[in-house]
Amino acid sequence: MKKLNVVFLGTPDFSVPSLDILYNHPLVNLKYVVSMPDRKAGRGMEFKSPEVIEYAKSKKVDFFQTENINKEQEFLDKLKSKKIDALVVLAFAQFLGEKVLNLPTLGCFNIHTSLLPKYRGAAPIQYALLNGDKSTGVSIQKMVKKMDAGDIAWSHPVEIHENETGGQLYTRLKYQAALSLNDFIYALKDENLNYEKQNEANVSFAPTLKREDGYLDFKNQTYQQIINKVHALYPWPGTYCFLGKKRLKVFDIVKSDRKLKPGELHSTDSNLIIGCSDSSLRLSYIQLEGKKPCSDIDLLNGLKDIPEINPSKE
RNA sequence: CGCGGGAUGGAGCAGUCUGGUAGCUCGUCGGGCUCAUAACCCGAAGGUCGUAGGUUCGAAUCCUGCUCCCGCAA
Repeated sequence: MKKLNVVFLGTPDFSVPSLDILYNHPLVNLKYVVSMPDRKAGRGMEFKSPEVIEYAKSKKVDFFQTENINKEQEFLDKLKSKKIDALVVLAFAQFLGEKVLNLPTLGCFNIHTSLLPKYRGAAPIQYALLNGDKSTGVSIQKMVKKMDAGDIAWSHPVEIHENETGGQLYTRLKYQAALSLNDFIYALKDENLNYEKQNEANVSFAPTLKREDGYLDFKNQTYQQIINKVHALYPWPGTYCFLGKKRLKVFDIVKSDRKLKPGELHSTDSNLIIGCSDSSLRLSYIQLEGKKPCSDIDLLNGLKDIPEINPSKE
């Protein structure tokens, strides 16, 4: 039986289970793993390889690292000579130009963690939670030049749990993506795929999140908006405000029935409570810059004579 | 050598500059008050002050090496 020659493009830990599926798949000949270059990262700025590269090294799979695959003519020629059937792309963080898209015989397939056409872009998981969605899913689309706009070859819905955090959903989708890829490969090999065009009327976007997106604007947001954000952005990029001049990370909040003006902070009776636009909430699990995460009770125990407490910058 | 904060009873911190009885808030345990309570009152237990060495009559505190934790940044 002839196997499919596949090249995998991905970068972080999110990509690894899917890569593992390909590596072990009976119908797949994993030819190459492509990823970003090693980067200085973390405290101390030490060089680190992308997780998929670590995996490729441990399994002795050929790999290639580049900042922009579209410019790597020599490498692309090499792939061409190997008669690649499909490229599988998951969390690769690079656009693929026509040269690359046309390279494999069957096409390039991107695994996307939302039910397209909803949430095209880099942060579909967080956006589903930010908007309080009850469900999301995994889509595999045949890539075209326009980002995440290709025909849908495979999809699998996933329920979102009550109070689920971004990290939890991320982990579940990481494995669901791999399971879907596994099934998809069989269908691809049998040429048993029903492509479905995306309905352009229902398109929405989930652009890359920046660190500042984690800022909590208590004055202008409702309790529901804030808790969605706290859950969605945990653990990355995280939500925060300012206590005095120090950054205060916010990991968990609880609704409070104390009556406070929006943005007003109340810090007696051992809880840290702040008003938001429609009610008030307790900052129940937090972390002050340079310190360990702790409850508001612990934080206030240490801060006797609480000086300036200020939920906003300055 | 990217920038910065930190390590002190179970928890969060003060004390370090200006060496000389180890302190605060909370928790725990015992007792009391109360119809009752996460409230209040009284009392108790619990610490090799991250680690190794140096200076000193004497080091949590000064000097040096090391380990670990964390915020920014990427």
